[in-house]
Amino acid sequence: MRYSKFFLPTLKEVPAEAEVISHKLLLRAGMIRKLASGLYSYLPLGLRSLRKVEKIIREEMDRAGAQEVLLPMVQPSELWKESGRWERYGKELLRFEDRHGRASCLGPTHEEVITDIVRKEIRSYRDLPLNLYQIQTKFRDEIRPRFGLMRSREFLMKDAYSFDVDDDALEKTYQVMYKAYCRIFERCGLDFRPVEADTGSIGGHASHEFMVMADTGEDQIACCTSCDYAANVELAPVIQSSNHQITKSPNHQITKVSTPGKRSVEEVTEFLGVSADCLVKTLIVIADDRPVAALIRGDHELNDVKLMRLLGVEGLNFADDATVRSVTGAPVGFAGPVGLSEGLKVVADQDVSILKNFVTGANEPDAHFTGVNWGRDVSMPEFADIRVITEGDPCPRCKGKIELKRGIEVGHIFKLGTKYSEVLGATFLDADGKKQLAVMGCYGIGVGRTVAAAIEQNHDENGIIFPIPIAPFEVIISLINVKDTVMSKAAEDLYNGLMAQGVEVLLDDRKERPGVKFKDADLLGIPLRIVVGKRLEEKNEVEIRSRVTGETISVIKNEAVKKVVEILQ
RNA sequence: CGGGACGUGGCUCAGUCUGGUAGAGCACAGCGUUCGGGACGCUGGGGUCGGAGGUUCAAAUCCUCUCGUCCCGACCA
Repeated sequence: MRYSKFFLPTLKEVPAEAEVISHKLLLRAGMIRKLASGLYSYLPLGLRSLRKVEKIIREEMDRAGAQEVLLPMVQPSELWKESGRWERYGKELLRFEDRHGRASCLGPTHEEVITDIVRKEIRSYRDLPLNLYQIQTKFRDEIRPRFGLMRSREFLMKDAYSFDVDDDALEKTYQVMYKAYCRIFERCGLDFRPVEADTGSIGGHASHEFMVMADTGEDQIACCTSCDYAANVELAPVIQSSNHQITKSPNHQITKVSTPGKRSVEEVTEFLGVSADCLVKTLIVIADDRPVAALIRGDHELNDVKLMRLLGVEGLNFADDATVRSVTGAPVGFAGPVGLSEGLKVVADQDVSILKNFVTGANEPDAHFTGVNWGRDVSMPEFADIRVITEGDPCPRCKGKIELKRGIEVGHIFKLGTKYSEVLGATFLDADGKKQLAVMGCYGIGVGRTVAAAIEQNHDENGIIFPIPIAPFEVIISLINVKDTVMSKAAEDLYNGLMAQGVEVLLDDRKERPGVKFKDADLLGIPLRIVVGKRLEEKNEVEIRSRVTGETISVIKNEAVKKVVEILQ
């Protein structure tokens, strides 16, 4: 491709709308443009990267035995009513009526449609296993689209759905897909980690997320420093701690102390001269519609996913000031377990069960209790693991140490089981002629997000540093002086020579000054840059520079093609 | 949806507090000089100041409403 003919509008300055680095660079490098909130157009350069990721995904899906299909984006409400998700999915499901008044939606995911196909076409265990995938646009009417391609409303997703005869067969399929996912992200040149994950609204038993490691990632991952355990912090179980400095001391008297205006854990502990792990904070949350008190050690954090699971509810929010006041009798910051009304559900984290002589709010303004003890001062609540795992906690698998890292979720695989085959009636006859439910799995990859994550992980102050497999071009030739016929000829020869070798190359033949060409080349993140400049007339040499290392080598013009092909291997 | 910020040539922003004839840099067009890390000079084109009401002799500026964008929380590839 010739740069002078290529539609590639780069930006010198960062558009005001972009906050995160991938978003800024995608815009600056002329890869995407925004149409409206959460809606982006891919420009030619962006599309090239997107297509490369797609190609890798297709190859690995096909290798894993999945077959490509293409399902409709517009879907009838009837199917969604059958699965129960028309009511349950919430406002992310964009619903509308067609001209005949038929309720429809834009597909945010395709379990319903695929299961409908399978239930109509699959009769026998001989037809299974079956694994179908598509790469298609999804629409989710996100409450808050953000970060450019990271969370857009319309986005390109690879989604696969597997159907097996039983759990064992699903397990095998799941493993095959797990490996395929690893290969995909390896081939994309990304530093990633599969982590155990929550199943969320899709449902099912087991799942893994594939996280591209990046400090700017939205997800926190608990990783073991000794074994290969890694899990989303939402899910990572906490091993109950068995010892605590306070457990050996004798019981103190419960004492009400005045703590005027001291609400936060820091304020109270500093005021009373105790450490945060000797304080029990009482969080009033609204679970679905019911207030619940959650007791957590002062230095720990509530894990709302764990609490939601424990309570069996779908929604969890912190109570507002008025609710806290009516439930505890005190403003926010002074709640405690002592003397809470009988009717209020109380759940305590397991790690507060061994505490003695702890500090809590006194359920009245500007007052706390010290020396609180279980049994004597407060009846034992329900104890459970409801906190977020933290750095230094023991690994749930090997008792090694946990460290926290950040990642971007680019893929997610689930064992769905019979959740959808049951409600939609996807059955087959087994070898004994008995009707059985198909056992399903589903597997998603955010294609655009993968490109964004790659940038988030690979960039510097000058721009993108694309991994070679997903770079929009492998090589850019910076022709320093287009008016110099010798240089131009050399650049053309290189350009044609590289293309003949199947190398994807962008020839910067614009009438621009060298500085402009260098800046743009860096911004676009093309892995190799060949400079055809003054070394050509001096020594008949061109320079090959690596975008990653900045390392530059000079080679004789006629050997450049060979050298480039060699480096790209 | 709750909380916060912002809408001024294509882009980045100043001007708004304290009302008085819309500015800069970049980009764009022309000419000249330059030419290995986003050049310089001269000339030129381009803006209903997001929109609608209102206050005023006078509104980018003050008031009301509205639309849009971004950031922080719940969702998720």
